[in-house]
Amino acid sequence: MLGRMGLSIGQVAERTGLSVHALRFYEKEGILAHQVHRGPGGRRVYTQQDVDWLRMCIMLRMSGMPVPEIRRYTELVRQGDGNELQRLDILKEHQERVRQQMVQLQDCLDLITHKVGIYQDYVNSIAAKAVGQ
Amino acid sequence: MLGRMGLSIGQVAERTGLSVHALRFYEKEGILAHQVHRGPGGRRVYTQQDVDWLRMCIMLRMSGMPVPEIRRYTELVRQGDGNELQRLDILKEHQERVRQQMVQLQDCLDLITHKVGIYQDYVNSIAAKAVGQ
DNA sequence: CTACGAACTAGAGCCGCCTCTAGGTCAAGA
DNA sequence: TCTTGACCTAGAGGCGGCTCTAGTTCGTAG
Repeated sequence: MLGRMGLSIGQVAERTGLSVHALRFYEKEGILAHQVHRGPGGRRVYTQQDVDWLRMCIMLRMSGMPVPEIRRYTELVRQGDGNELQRLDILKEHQERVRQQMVQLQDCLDLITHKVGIYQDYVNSIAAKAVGQ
Repeated sequence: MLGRMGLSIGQVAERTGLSVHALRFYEKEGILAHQVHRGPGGRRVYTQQDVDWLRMCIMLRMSGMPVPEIRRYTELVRQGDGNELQRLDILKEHQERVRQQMVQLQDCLDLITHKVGIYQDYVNSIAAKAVGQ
C-alpha cells in the first residue's frame, strides 16, 4: 500500500494514462526530473511530484516535442538553479512550433470544412430531389 | 519537356514539396485519384489535377489522417458518383478529430505559455538585480 | 563514344515511439 | 502449498511513414 505518499507504477499508469511499459521507457530515456525511489523488492515508488512532472511531459509530447528534447529540458531541471535561460529558450522555441502547428492545422481544417460544406449541399440536394418525386 | 500539360515526377516533387520517393510511395499506396499516365520510357506523366489532388492529400496527412484512410477516401472518389455520403462521413469524422486536436494543442500551448511567463519573470528579475548592483 | 542526369523497379532500411516477451521475484489469499 | 497478480530487467518486435539502395534504361550534351 506504499504509505500515503507513495504510488506504485500501476497507480501512476492509471493516473497519467501512460502504460507501465511507457513509464519504464520514459525513465530509461531520462525523462524523470528526480530519480524514482525504490521500495521493497526493488519496486518503483513514485511521488505526486513525479506524477505532476509526467503530466507536463505528456503535454509536451502531445504537442510534438520529441523525447530527446524533453530529456534535455529534464536534464536542465535536474542540474538545478542557474540555467533558467536555457530552459526558457527550449520552452519558447517549442511554443513557437506549437503556434505554427496550430496555424497549419487551422488551414487544414478550413479546407476540410470547405469540402464538407460542398458535399453536404450536394447530399442535401439529392435528398430533396428524392423527396420531391 | 512533356507538352504543356504534362509534369515529370521531379516537377511534381518541386511543386508539392514531396520527395520523388514519397510520390512513388503514395502511388503504390493507392493515394492517387486517377492512374498516373506513363510517357516514353515508362516515365510518369502527371497532370495539374494530380498536383491539386496531392496537395489535398498533403493537407489530410498534415492534419493526421493516416495513409489507409486517405486510401479509402481516394477509392471512393475513383469509384465515381453515388458514394458522396460515405465521402462526407470520412471528411466529417476527420474534421472532428482535427478540432479535438486543436483543442488539445491549445491546452498544451496554454501550459507552455504559462511556464514561459514564469521563467521570463524569473529571468527578468535576475537581470534586474544584476543591474541594480 | 561517353558520360550525365533523371527517371524506372523491387525491396531493404531507418526513425520515433512505444509495446511486448521471456524469465524471474515477491506477497497475499484460497 | 499453490496460485495469482503486480512488479522487475534486458532486449526484441512492431507500426507508420517515408527514405534509400541497387541495378537499369533513357535522352541529350560535350
